[in-house]
Amino acid sequence: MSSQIRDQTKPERGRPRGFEEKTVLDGLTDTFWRKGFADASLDDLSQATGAARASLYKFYGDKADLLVVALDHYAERFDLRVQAAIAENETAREALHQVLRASAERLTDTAAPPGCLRCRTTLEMSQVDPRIDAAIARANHAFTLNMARLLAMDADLAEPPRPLAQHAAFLTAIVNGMVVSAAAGTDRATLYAIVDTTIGAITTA
Amino acid sequence: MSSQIRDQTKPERGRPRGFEEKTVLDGLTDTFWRKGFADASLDDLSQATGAARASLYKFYGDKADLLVVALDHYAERFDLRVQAAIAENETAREALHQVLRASAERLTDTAAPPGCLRCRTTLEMSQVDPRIDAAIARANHAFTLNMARLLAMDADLAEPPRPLAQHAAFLTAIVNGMVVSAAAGTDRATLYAIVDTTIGAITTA
DNA sequence: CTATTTGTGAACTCAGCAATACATAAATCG
DNA sequence: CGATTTATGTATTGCTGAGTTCACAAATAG
Repeated sequence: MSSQIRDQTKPERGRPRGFEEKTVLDGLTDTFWRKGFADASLDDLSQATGAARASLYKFYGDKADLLVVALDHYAERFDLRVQAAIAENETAREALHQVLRASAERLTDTAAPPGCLRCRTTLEMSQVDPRIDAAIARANHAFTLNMARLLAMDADLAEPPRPLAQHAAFLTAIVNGMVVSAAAGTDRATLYAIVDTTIGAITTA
Repeated sequence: MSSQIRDQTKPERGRPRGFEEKTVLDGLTDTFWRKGFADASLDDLSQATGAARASLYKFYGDKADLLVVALDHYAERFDLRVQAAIAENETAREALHQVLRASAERLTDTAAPPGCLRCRTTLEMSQVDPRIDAAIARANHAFTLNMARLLAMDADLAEPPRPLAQHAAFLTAIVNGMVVSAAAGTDRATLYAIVDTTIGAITTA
């Protein structure tokens, strides 16, 4: 099933592993993010993770399983960013501003992988493999839930149940769209303007 | 360079073609749309277009050229829909509503190919081939230009030069985002609500 | 009818890749 | 040390696909 990572507090029998789990997770995520599922070969993944091909199969499963691991890891990292924004800001507007502007910045950072693993995988891999479909659903559901958590910081934005869910869906859509627009060449200033329009639409509506 | 389609008004020498150009364009578009570049084989494309593999190479070029043809055709079809919306409506708000709701409907129509060829190709194929990059840029630029044309129907939405360009970019982003959201499972009613929020944001800001 | 032009179908080449099998390396245990 | 356990590196298998080649099909021109 899921990766079988043994307890490493005490020394164990057998040959020790030549990879670290964090490196594997980051390597899988980065490689699928940059290349997509079809163009990421197992050699690419092995090199990026520092784990031998045989080890990837043994501990994580086949290529589809590796994508699932990467997507889950990617979504988890976003969870942490949202949790930080909630902790660091007083209002929903401020926290949203921080998260959306950070996305705009990353999407126009030439050093970062372009686009978004979640969006790319959603468009590219829906209806291909049930395991991947489940991971896509998890990642997108978690994203919208994070948007809802940000909105829920302010009581006046969180009139349950309708408006909050609708606003969360709207925010999800605009971030998804900024991903595509950025990949199409939209510059950072324009993305900032989109963020401002978006937050204005949420907080006045 | 571009496809060399001979004049067919008069009978010509040689064996006649076994395919029609419109069928080729629609077949290429539909196949790349459903399968993406990597997973659409030349056998798939040949079958969908009714043109032999050798004919595809002879008249259109290699696989990347075929994707360019499909993307251009896809963008052109959207141009026509926008032109129709402009002709059939009095105000920008009404025309936008028609175009965006039609997108929401198509994105949740199980009979239609899921997603959007332009968005998928933008995320999937950027920085792979210069010919494809050029076609991606054309398609996305044309899309935003169409949004600007819709906005320009009302003088009060078209205060040049800043707001119109920014609003067009915002509209482009929200449609791009609806594509991803729909692929992730967002239902039609929610997409409609996103459309309403979007048009509200444009016309009050 | 013969030559010429043009499009087609099928076979071939060459490469890349996912997945597996298995021998070997590297550690601990007794 | 010798046995055992665990991870790795490599070779192999089997498949798929892009792009090309070429003989043949199907039309017209003279």
